[in-house]
Amino acid sequence: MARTSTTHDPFNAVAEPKRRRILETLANDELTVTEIVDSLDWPQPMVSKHLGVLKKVGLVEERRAGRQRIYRVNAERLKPIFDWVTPFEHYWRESFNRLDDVLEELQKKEK
Amino acid sequence: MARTSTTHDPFNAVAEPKRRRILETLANDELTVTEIVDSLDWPQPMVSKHLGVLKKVGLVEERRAGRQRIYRVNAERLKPIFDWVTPFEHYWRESFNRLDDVLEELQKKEK
DNA sequence: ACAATATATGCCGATATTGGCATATAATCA
DNA sequence: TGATTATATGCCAATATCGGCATATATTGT
Repeated sequence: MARTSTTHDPFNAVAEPKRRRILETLANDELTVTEIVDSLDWPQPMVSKHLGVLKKVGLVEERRAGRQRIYRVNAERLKPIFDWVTPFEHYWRESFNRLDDVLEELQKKEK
Repeated sequence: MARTSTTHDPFNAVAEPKRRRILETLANDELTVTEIVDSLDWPQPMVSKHLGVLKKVGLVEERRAGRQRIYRVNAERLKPIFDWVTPFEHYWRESFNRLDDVLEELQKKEK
């Protein structure tokens, strides 16, 4: 057998750097395919294909306006990733705090 | 050309559900390969291979003890994922808050 | 030295993925 | 209707991935 899961869930969709880049580009405004192409300077079919994956996963939504398609990010679909990674946050946050404590202590001693 | 990036960065490593599962298993304790195998009930080579990927990416670290290898999670390597996804958090959180506001308002009116 | 335990590796087959190019489809305009 | 613009699709080649099985390596114990 081969790979179990494919590009059909948010984790996989976002594993591809170019798709992350597209989502970043869409974070503020909704944009036309051509606007994304111009902004990123990638071949149009490449952008369309990645948008297709993102749409299938639900990370972007598409609105039609004449012959244009306007894409916007659907950030709620990123929540599973946020929810998965957040429980690990305390690991680096704690060590950060510990470092802060050490630094604080050093400053006190200097005085 | 083919796929650009492989299983050499945290995003890709974590895109595979089985690897997420391993990281969850290691979240609390450091564990032996055999302990992971027993806990997940997966074939041992499968576990070792996924651990290999996680180790290459730096998401786990390995300590030797006799003929055993004890793995522990290195959660700081998850920080890039956290940092990437966090800026999108306000999207779903805002709508949540808006809902809260509405509910709060409704309760006030009831009084 | 030999057996047993713990773990990693190598090879294979099946398949998914990505980029590139050409082309199809759809919508607007002259 | 025919041309032009906007976007999606199809096909191909190259390659990476995953699981499964057998096997190698390393360490310990007898």
